[in-house]
Amino acid sequence: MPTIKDVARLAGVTVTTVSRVLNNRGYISDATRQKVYQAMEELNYQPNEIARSLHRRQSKLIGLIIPTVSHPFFGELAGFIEYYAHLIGYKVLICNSLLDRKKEKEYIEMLKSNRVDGIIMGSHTLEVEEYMNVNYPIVTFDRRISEEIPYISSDNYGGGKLATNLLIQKGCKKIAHISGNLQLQLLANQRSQAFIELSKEHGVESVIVETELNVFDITQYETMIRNLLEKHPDIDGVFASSDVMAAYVIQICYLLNKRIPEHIKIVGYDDIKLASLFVPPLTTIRQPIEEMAKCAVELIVKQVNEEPFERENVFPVQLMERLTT
Amino acid sequence: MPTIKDVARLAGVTVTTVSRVLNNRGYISDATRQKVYQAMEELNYQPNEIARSLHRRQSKLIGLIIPTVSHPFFGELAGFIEYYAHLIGYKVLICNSLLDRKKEKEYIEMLKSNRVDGIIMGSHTLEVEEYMNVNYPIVTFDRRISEEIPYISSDNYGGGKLATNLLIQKGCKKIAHISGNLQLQLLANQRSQAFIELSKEHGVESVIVETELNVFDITQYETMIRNLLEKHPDIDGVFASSDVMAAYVIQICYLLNKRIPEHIKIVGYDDIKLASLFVPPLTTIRQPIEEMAKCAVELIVKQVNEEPFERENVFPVQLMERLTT
DNA sequence: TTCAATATGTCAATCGTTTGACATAAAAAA
DNA sequence: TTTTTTATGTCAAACGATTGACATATTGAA
Repeated sequence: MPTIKDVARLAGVTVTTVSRVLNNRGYISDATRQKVYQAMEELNYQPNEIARSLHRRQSKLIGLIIPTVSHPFFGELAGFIEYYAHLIGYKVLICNSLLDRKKEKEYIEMLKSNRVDGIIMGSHTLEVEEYMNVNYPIVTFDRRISEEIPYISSDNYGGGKLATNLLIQKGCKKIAHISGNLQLQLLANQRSQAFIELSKEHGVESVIVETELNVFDITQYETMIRNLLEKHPDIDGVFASSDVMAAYVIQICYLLNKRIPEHIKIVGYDDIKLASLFVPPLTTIRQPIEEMAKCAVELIVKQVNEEPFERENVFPVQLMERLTT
Repeated sequence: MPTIKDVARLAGVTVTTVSRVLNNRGYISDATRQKVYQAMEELNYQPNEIARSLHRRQSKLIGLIIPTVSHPFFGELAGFIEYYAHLIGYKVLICNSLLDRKKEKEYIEMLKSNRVDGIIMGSHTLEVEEYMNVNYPIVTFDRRISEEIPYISSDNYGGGKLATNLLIQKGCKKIAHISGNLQLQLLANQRSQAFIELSKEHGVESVIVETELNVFDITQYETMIRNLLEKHPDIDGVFASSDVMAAYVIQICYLLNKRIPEHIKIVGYDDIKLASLFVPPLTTIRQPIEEMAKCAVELIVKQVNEEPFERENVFPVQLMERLTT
């Protein structure tokens, strides 16, 4: 690979001059500028970003740790994060923790070793203290870690409220909630909170099932939901904590010959792209994924530039009523 | 951030010694090793991977260019690629081209500038020559570029054949195929080829509609499929070139009150995780995504290490018969 | 005692780029 | 003509690590 020296030699100038045209600093005549460009062209020269990063002590990299990019919600989130990062010259290193503590820790170390400019954490299996030691520009999704670390979330409580209220208002008598893992102290737990409070408040019978830590074991989802619906055949409303879980519910209702929304109503959470393509199209609570992603990138950049930033970034949700309710 | 010098100073040794324990080279007594580890611990030292990369002229980075990670197929692919890359100490830079020629070109340049060790291309909007100039370890998904560049694909022709045959064998009289964009010279076009040949061979009436380049405009998909089914109400079988497209078909059939599989049968392609959760569960052609991802990573590594590798990596597909046929 | 193995140090170059300090020369402006 | 501006060059340090060549000292074994 050609270096700046090769370019200088070919253009008949010094590396200082080449660097000057490369970085638009100091005086440069059009003639030399052209010579230099031509030499770069001829050699197919690409400045070595690694060397640049080393020197300016900035990698223009953002680390993204999520459970897995193959989960539709995180896939969409990652897509938008990369989009907005790219707009301002940042690159994204992607890390799938699979909600494995060891992996998550490893990834944090790895990202620090690689001197990423900031870390966006969408996976949280570790204790608060472990994150506090990270001592790095961080943005968190759905988890409050400390007074300094900014976080992003949707209005989880509001979302839970919208979903639960809808089921009750539509006349459900016994409603179920399928929550994420409640041990991970996520703000998403507020969805469950809202569910519990509202169902109690309205005197509606309710059950909650909690998913295991390993969210990606398909068969487990299935048996869990199946058990739930078979044990409580009178459930006529389900609030699932994600659209993917809602898909499982729809599927199992279909297999159990429960008609949606006549026999049972279903509300999801996230509003992933495919939600509107389910049959029937899924009623769900929309998180503004794109705006949240944009915000995450901005929060990293602001920290890098030492600009002031908001610590709490809670985004409004929206009820997308479709045909499962 | 502490450097190797700080560690050396604190441990009371030279940087050479620290480097020796860091890289396990030469003679080191247990005592010094411990001192050094302790100093690293105390300073919370992380070797600067950027400096290391610069020196060894290897970034341990793989660039991944795909249309978008938010598409379920590519999300799953990306997830596995990152998984296998991580296993052998590689990191993944994701790039969503959105099938935009300019972006794709930019990303290739960017990845080269960042001296990634190899590029996995799952997005192909450029001409063959443009890739030939890349002159870099590359692996390609679903596209044959030159004699040197290895590619990975599923047995597209076989898959198209399985899908079409199934529809015909199930008694469909008029079948439709929704293809990807045929201008991009992808191997996926062989799915359409198979469809055309088999329907002709069996004397079954057939229509093909082709999606536009911008695969991510939702409304466009919808109107296209709607038009197809309204213009040809006698279509009783559809082979969609991806599961996501199949989801649209199912959805529209649902809206048009066409019963699946009684009135119309549907076959998808990919077997994304959600496919089995569709209602009805989608019959589809399974690509072995995980194996393909693993292969992609291996092909990069082999090129980096200058080991011999296969140029053609065509993976068998499998008919997953579920309830839409 | 002598030799080899073990353990550490010294020094400096290297990876590719940026940048500051300073020198010099030509062109343009006063 | 003199001064200022513009254009380029020279040189060397710095970013943070690795590594090779070589020196020196301490062990332990032969």
